[in-house]
This record gives sequence, C-alpha cells and structure tokens, in this order.
Amino acid sequence: MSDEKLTPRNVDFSEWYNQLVLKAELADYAPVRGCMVVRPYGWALWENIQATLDKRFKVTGHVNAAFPLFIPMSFLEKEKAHVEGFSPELAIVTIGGGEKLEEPLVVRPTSETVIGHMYAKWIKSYRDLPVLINQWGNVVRWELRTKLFLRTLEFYWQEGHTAHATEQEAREETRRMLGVYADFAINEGAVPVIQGIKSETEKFAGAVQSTSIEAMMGDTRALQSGTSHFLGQNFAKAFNIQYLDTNNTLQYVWTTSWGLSTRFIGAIIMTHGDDQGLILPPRLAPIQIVLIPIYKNDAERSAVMPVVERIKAELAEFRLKVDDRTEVTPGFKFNDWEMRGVPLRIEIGPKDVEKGTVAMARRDKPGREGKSFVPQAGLSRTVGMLLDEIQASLLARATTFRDSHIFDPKDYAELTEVVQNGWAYSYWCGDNECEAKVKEDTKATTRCIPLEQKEEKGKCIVCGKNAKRKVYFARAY
RNA sequence: CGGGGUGUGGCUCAGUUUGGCUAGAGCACGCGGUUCGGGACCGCGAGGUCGGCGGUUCAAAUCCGCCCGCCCCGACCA
Repeated sequence: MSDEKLTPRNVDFSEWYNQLVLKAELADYAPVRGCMVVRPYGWALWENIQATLDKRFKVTGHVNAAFPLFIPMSFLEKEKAHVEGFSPELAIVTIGGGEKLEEPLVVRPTSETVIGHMYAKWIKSYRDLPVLINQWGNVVRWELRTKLFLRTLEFYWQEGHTAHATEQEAREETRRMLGVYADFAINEGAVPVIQGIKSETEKFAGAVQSTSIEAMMGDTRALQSGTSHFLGQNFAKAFNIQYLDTNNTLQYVWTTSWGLSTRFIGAIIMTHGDDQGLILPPRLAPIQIVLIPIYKNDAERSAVMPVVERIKAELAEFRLKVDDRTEVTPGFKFNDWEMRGVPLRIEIGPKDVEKGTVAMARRDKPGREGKSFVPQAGLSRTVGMLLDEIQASLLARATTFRDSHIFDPKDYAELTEVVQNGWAYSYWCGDNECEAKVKEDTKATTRCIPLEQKEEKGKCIVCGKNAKRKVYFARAY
C-alpha cells in the first residue's frame, strides 16, 4: 500500500521513478543485485502488453515456440560481431550436476545463435520459407548499472526470429515488425514513438541494419522502446542456414530479429506518470475502473452496496475492481488508486443513491478538474467514451510534450544546449567521429535516423560537411 | 570497475562526534472502539544478532581493520 507522497518529478525524476515502481507495487528489488521481482500488478500490465502484441504477431503470420535458456559458448563465437558485442555481459554456467562442464553454457542474452542452429536443421528448401517464429521468454545480460524495468540483469521480452528467401523479403519483414511495434506503442500504450534507423555504433551486434522505435520520457531523455533488425546473411553464414531455390541452387537465407521487453513498462511510467503516481493507458491498464463505495454506517452501507453491485454488473465489459476495504478511508483509497494509475474512479455514496448519479474521476486530470457527477443511467456508454477519451488525451499530451522538446539547433553550440533538455533534430554526415564528439561533449547519442523524412541536402551540424539525412541526438536511457 | 553516499524493528530515521542504565520515535502491522464524499483518531500489543567478521576496552550501535549489500554519478547496454 502506498503511504507517502512521491518525490516530485521536477525535484528528482530518477527518484520519482524508483519510488513509483515500488509504491505502485509494479516491481520490487530481488535478493540478487540488479534483478527484479515483477509483482502481480506489474505482471498483469505485462500480460496485457503481451496479449495485444501477440495478437498482432499472429495477424502478421507468426507462430510461437520456445528455445532453451542455455546456449553452448561456441555458438556465440560463430558470429564475430555478435560475440564481441555480447561477451562483456554474459552469464556463463561452468558447473552442472556438481561437475565441471566440458563446454561452458551461456545463459542466453538473446537467441539468434541457438535459433540459427535449429533453422539450419529445419530449412532445406525454398518451400520451407519463410520461417516466422516468435518466442516469449527471459534473457540475461550482466549489466553494470541497473534500474527497475529499464535495465536489469534478467528481463522478460519477446524475440521474433524470421528467415526468408530474399533480401527484400527480410528487409520488408524488419520494417513490418517495426511498424507493428510503433502501432502498438502509439495505439495501445499511448506512447508516441519515432521509427528510425540506428547508426552503425548503435546497432545490434551482428545486424546489418538495426531499426528502433524511440520515445521521449518525461525528463526528455530518449528510450529505445523496441527494436527490429535486418541481419542480412550474417547468421545464415555463421550457422549454415541454406536452402535449395527453384533452380536447385543452394542459397543462404536472410534473417531478421525483433524484440520488445518489459522495458516498455518503464516507457509507460515515464511517459504518462505524474506527481500523484502512475497513469496507465486504459487499453493496457490491468484495472480500468475502480469502484469505491462510500458509507459511514450500516444503514448507508445497505443502501449503497446493492447499487455498487448493480453497477459492477452493468460494467462487466470493463476491467473493474470494487475496493470494499473497510480498514481504510475513502480518501486513502483515492490516493492509493491514483498511485497505481487506474484510469477511472467511480465513487458511489448515499447522495448518489438518492440522486441516481455517481461521482467520476479521471486519472489524467487531477483534482476537481477531472471529477464530475454523472447519471447512473447509461453509465456503461459514458464510461466507454471516457476511457477512449483518456486514451486519446494521454497520447495527445505526450505527443505535444515531445514535439515541444524537439529542437532544430542552428549550430553546434546550440545543439550542445538543447540536448540538455530535449532532443536535437539535425543534419548528420554519418561519420562516427561526429557522433562520438557529440557524445563526448554532451552525453547525447544519435537515437535514430527517422524513416519518414524528405531526402534533403544540408550541412552536418558537427563538422559542416555535406549531409543527406537528419538524425535525432538525445541523452538516452 | 572508478568517484560519492549509505547501512539501527517491515519502511523512514534519531542515537555514533565525546564508548556507560533495559536501543528509541514516526509510519506500517495485530486486537478493541470511535470514524468514513481527498491520505482519520484513541487505547493496548507484537516486532531488533544495531549489514557481517575480527580487534581495542571493565564496557562497543558508538573507536579501529577487513569484507558485503544498496542508492546516485561515470564507462557498457533492450
């Protein structure tokens, strides 16, 4: 139960976040450093994320499977860039059943290698393609600095792994799934995201090209909220994933991988939350409506409760909880459910029973502004409309916030300033050195080259050389 | 791994500087009662190897040494 006020966001955003995650009972610190326990309320949110994403994966033709947690060390070593990228953060099992293992086993940091191995066994002919498999699971990356949901040693995610006959098909798949992520983030999470291409230094270890959806958090820092990679034939060649084409010629497949993790819960928290606590988008909220009966004695209670029960039944299509705890006051419950981000609160007291109304409070508008009295008649429709309105207003608010913190600096000096409290959208020549200079000077990195941009010519904001593309520079999580 | 901070009931902390009675408070928890439309109140109660190990001392939460955890900042990252 939440008992105290949060540190305000503008005092210490990071502290606000930590307190919120604990007080809203989304997660807790585990006994092992850097690991978290996802608590039932947080997991319920993740289940809703899973459900809506999984539906989209099925619509785009994917099927689920499960691959093992342990991967032979030698598998990772087969793809040079891959092992170089991941080796510093591997957890490695060297003892099993009390005996030293002949070959160490890596706890998967991602599954390209083991899945590549299996695809090599399964794929023989062009008739076997494409292979469109997704897996829901956990992975381990031995991170040095951790933060609940955003970066923990172990995290939960889905990883899609596909194999295709042609480069074009694989490139299309990469973009299709990035689009699925963007659609999910925007329409389910109300988190506005920008789809774009990662720079060479920011791309996935082993990818030819990485793409991502990038979101702006409430402190203006960027959060990579989902990624989709075109892996070319890198893993196909490392694992000998070959097929016979229609001309009976042996060809390497083209593969992709794409993932979205429990980090997205962090994105939701830091996009929508306020000083009262969490604000959940109605479409993903485990509890969409909390119903609070108000009474001060048995007579009032017996008048109120039947109405509460009736309204609960009328609103059965929504995810609704009746908070009938007797040990805490209504005022406490208001704050408690606001901390947990429930989008709508309905209060039913003696006056409402008398007048045929309910008191309705929407989470996205704090205080009196968000509170109104509405008739009990037609409540289901009212509630449905309100939830849609909250969903839309959260997205609109986050989009306005983001857009008002994206700047187009005139020169490098201005860039170094704007990235302290926002993103810079500037021409970039594509040179690693320019990227590194910005990082060194400001801690801001390139986030992505957005897919949707006109091909225009400009001068690199750093070196002044000719540039064809604009990129977002931002401090990132 | 470098820098900084911190560790005392479940939580937040006081006590440590200057060693000395039975280690305290608030919140949370349990019981009883009064409350209940924006974080209620009263009474009673339970709960502690003072992060760990070692040392100094008649005596250590307090002084000394080593170790460990956690948080923040940096290098690495979904």
